[in-house]
Amino acid sequence: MELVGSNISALDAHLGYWLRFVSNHVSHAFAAKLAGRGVTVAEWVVLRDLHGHDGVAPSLLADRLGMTRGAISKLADRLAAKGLLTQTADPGDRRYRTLALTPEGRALVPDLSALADRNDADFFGHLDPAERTRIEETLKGIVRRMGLRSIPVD
Amino acid sequence: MELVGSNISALDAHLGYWLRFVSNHVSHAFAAKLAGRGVTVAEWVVLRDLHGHDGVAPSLLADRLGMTRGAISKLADRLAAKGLLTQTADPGDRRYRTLALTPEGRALVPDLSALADRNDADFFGHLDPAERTRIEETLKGIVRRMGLRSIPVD
DNA sequence: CTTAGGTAGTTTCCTAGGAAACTCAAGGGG
DNA sequence: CCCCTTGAGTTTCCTAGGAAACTACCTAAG
Repeated sequence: MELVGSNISALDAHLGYWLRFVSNHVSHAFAAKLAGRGVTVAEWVVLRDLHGHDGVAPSLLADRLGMTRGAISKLADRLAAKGLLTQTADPGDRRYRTLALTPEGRALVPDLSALADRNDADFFGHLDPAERTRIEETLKGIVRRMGLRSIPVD
Repeated sequence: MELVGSNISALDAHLGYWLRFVSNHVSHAFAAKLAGRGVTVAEWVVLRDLHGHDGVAPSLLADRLGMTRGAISKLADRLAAKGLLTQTADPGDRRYRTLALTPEGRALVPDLSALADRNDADFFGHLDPAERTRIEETLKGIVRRMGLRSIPVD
């Protein structure tokens, strides 16, 4: 750049700008698809997580998703109100709760997963597989390098 | 995948997942840097936009940033309260407002821009320039292909 | 046995933004 | 000249999540 009198780089000179640009649109498009099923992105992430490891403590979920325990508490209440998960108290130690999918919640996951597949194909389906893999590896490299942990929600 | 009895693809099989993963961390890290200057990411985007085209109508800003006019209205109020911009009514047509940076607001931009540069370097500085360019071009291609418009804020 | 400390989860308060109703103000049709 | 429509901006109400105070309850020290 080196413009005399200006040391302000263009917004779009940052790779983070383009990453955020595309990522926001991918995420919003996915949110719109999920809205048709009455579910938010955060709710989807919880359902998907519980589908993998059923019977999870709220605080563990909070860790994995990079959310506060308070947020998980409210999120779990919403999902319970929709009949998609149950919150049961541990009979041994009553401080502990266990979140698990209801049959309805479990049944919903494949449907939502198909939406996720379709959303990804909408944005990235046209990419040359080699290019796609290269980008994925680069991103995973950044995750590893920076020690990033939390599953994206917001 | 083709697992018998399961048609649920892994979360991390989606490129959108990795994009969001990295993008969220980039954005949060930047938000943390900006917080040290008492500014949010949305505020930074407005300041940066006004630095380029000073004297902008709120509704135009709303269009460019993909936000509602209501959100811009409140955002402009916050920035005005911090003394970083002014909202002046058009004397000809009193429905119109014009947003412009104050000297303080203008002076702040280079400082914040340096934070943006540093943040990008933190995450992407180690990349081979060719790889960096390739990813940027691929992302720009998606923006073009899908007709995406709004500058990322959230 | 009692009490202090630590831990899981909840609740309250706050902020940011979207949706939609509302307020002005300009301009056009009768 | 007087509505009446249209458009810019604001305001109200609502939702989601973070911060931090709070509750409940287990455990270990004395």
